[in-house]
Amino acid sequence: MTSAGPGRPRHQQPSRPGATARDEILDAAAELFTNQGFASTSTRSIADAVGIRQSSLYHHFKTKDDILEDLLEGTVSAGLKFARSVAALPAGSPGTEGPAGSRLHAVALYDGTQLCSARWNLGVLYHLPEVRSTRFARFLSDRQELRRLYGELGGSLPATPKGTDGGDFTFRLVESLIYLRADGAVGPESAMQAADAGLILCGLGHDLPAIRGASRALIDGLA
Amino acid sequence: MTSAGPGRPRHQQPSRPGATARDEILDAAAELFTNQGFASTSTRSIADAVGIRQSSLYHHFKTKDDILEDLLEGTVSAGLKFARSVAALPAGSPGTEGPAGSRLHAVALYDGTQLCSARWNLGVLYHLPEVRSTRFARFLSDRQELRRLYGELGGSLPATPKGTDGGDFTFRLVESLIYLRADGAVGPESAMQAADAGLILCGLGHDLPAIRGASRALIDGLA
DNA sequence: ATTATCTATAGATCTATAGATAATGC
DNA sequence: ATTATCTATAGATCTATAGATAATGC
Repeated sequence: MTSAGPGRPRHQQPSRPGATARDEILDAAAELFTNQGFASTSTRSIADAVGIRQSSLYHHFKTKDDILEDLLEGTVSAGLKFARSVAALPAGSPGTEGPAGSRLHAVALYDGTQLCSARWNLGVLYHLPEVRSTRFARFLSDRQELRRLYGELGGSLPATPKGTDGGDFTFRLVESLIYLRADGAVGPESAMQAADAGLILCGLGHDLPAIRGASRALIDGLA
Repeated sequence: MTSAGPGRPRHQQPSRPGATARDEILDAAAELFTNQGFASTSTRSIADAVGIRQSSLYHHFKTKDDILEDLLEGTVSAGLKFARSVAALPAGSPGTEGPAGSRLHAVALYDGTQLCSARWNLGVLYHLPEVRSTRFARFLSDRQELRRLYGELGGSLPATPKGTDGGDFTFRLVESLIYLRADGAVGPESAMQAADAGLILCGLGHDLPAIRGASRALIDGLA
């Protein structure tokens, strides 16, 4: 029984992961939204997937939009937190700083790994026209801040060829993992390749072996 | 009056580009699909935007899906045709062949320019879950063939660092222009920058000035 | 008393079809 | 006769709310 508190017991045993009914709803919605789209997924089909009645969803979420908001927020919060920590490290903090570009690489690798290995490929929802509304302002501004941090970390590198914004290209390459995954083409090395490619575009391809090591150390140290 | 043939005349003068009523419908649908999403756009709102009744759409299209199919096909056909022509050029055809990488650069620049400058940013529809169905098999296989041609053109380059598929990275960078545009961040140089970045990832950054010139020549010669 | 479910339903859609009507071309 | 529009509507949804019911904790 997943219901922690009081209330009428569920008719069926849940086949969904999640400690609470709310988590089961989020998991079912994530599966359906990523596979069928947000607007094409009815609240009834979410409820069916969980094993409850359609109207019971509204005990846990005020509207269908609220479910999407929760899911989106969950995909960006950890990556943003990590990027903030990395960007806030003092310039020469001993033991954590490596060669130039290690920070950007670490952010890209962390973010990319999350996009590739999260239970559902929720990134496909990032660019839904429905999401570009004030309704999802918090998610949008979080994702924008993450993007800005990529740009900041890339912009501080002296090697970047002028005219190209290596930080933003890195962000775009990491984000492209979403669609690589949607095509079934991500492997265990995909996130690392995207991060490496970003650093090459920053003019640091010659130093990749050292950067990779320092990037790993940063991730192990902070995450 | 845009109606070329017989039939009851339209009640309003059209404010949409397009030689025929069908074209006006496609234009209105493109605007609404890109701004509000496919499933969230009703056939009624398309009809309203054109100035006809909802049911009149069905004289021109059998289903709502058919409208989307037409739009998607229109975004990929020219780019695919160009890429096929480029890939089919004989190895040393005089006057058209330039330095290694020119072909991949030309395909990326042509494709990216189209994505940036098309009247509506229909690329945002490429990754809709709704589109991953046999219903849109033709569009999907066309887009896949285009991607394969990027890979083929990139794979024939000797300079690419091993482990990275420069052709596919180029495809992904070009496709990321869709989301750059959705964020209002494309400029006249964006397509060129994406193509350049792809070539850098193929290990040809040192030769970019010459590649750009040959790429332009290829586009002017074939398109 | 609180929590979580249920049944039932209001009210608003949405897609697609049937069949009438008006204009043109033959 | 053909084409393009219209009116009207069937039938199937879909989201969210109202209020009943059952289980638990105090």
